[in-house]
Amino acid sequence: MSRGPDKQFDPNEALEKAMQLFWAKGYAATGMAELQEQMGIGRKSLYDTFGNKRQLFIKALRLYSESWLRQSFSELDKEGSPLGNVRRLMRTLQEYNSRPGSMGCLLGVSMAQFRTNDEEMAEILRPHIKFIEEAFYKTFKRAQDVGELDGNTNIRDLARLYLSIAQGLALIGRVQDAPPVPRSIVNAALALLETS
Amino acid sequence: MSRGPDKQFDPNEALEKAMQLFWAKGYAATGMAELQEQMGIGRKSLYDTFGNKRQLFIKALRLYSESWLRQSFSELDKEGSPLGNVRRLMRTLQEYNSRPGSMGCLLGVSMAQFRTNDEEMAEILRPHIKFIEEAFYKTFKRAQDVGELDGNTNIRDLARLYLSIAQGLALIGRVQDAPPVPRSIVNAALALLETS
DNA sequence: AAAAACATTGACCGATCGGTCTATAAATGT
DNA sequence: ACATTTATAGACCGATCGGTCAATGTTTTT
Repeated sequence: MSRGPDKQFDPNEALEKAMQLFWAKGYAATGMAELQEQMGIGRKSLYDTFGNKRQLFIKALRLYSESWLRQSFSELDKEGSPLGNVRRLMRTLQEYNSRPGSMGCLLGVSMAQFRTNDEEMAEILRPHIKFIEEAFYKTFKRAQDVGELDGNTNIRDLARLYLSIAQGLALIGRVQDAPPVPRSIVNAALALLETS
Repeated sequence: MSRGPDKQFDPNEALEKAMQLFWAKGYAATGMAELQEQMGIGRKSLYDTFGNKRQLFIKALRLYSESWLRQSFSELDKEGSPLGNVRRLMRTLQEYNSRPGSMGCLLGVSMAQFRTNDEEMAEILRPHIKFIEEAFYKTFKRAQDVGELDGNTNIRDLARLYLSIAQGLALIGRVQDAPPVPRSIVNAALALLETS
């Protein structure tokens, strides 16, 4: 079983480039020629390695989820005050989404491009959304267990609210590179944890 | 100064159709051929009446803002309890974004397609975002004046939080046609008005 | 009736779209 | 050495993209 020559490019690096493009411009507005160029590989290598455009996008989305999302939200799993972790995460999101040229969240960008009429894609997106909800939920649960959050608080609702806030924040950050709005959003979001 | 024949189509109706398409599929994924077909007019009439694709989109966005947005948020201006108005609006948004096939908010969909690197478009989007913020702000202000909201509440932050929640909710509704998540989001959003 | 102004239709344009294929090079197995 | 397998580069494909244009029709003004 001969194996032939190795790839001359790092598939992960190439996929990362593709992810960045989809993230910045969205699925439909990103062309294969541009992808190929930015990924720095030949046309055939692209299709052989990643499949067609849709499959490439799905792989890029998975990479986003497994790198950016998981990394960002791992902040919530740290030792110490659960609510403290939430505050730190939200401030990080605030900072990122205030930066000029910020691209928001690839997941949110994708929700705007696809709908339930494309069931396959919707089905792919949902687990990633759920991941964010669960990350908040588990942290709020721990906060309740530790007594940082009132036991009467509906933490399922609260987790979903935070999911929504995070997505809204990311969206707004794409067209507004001034800090005040993101700061307000996070301020108000965190304020509602204070006296619960 | 002769005037020639009248248009055989209603420009407003045609623009409404264009708006629906952009709303459902986003800017880049919507083609001129499809637009022309759905609008039910000839190619030349389209360009003569609405300009190129980008100009058509901008007009569709303005129509969206002046019809849907203004209409939805006029709920906040009604007589009676300001916070009651907010609750009614949010429940309406919840209901809409739970419906199977819901398309979210054209404004949010557009934020996902354009960024600050397209300054002209970003500049066009921002006032519409601001409109939502101001609608909430004015209502919260009235709520404070009436004593429904604590005078210490930072209502600027709160308005921006609600803007963010509304956008997040609309985004999530596009890929999730089950009611629980939108219900949770609005439940939690309204809960934070209770004991302020 | 003639002419000017406008609308409509659909053919048409170059460019780009996503995707394929051929030819060549490079590495491996026997 | 030779065959096999795989990667690379880039020409190439039909289809569709956004956009234009010429031909014709229709209404109004003079």
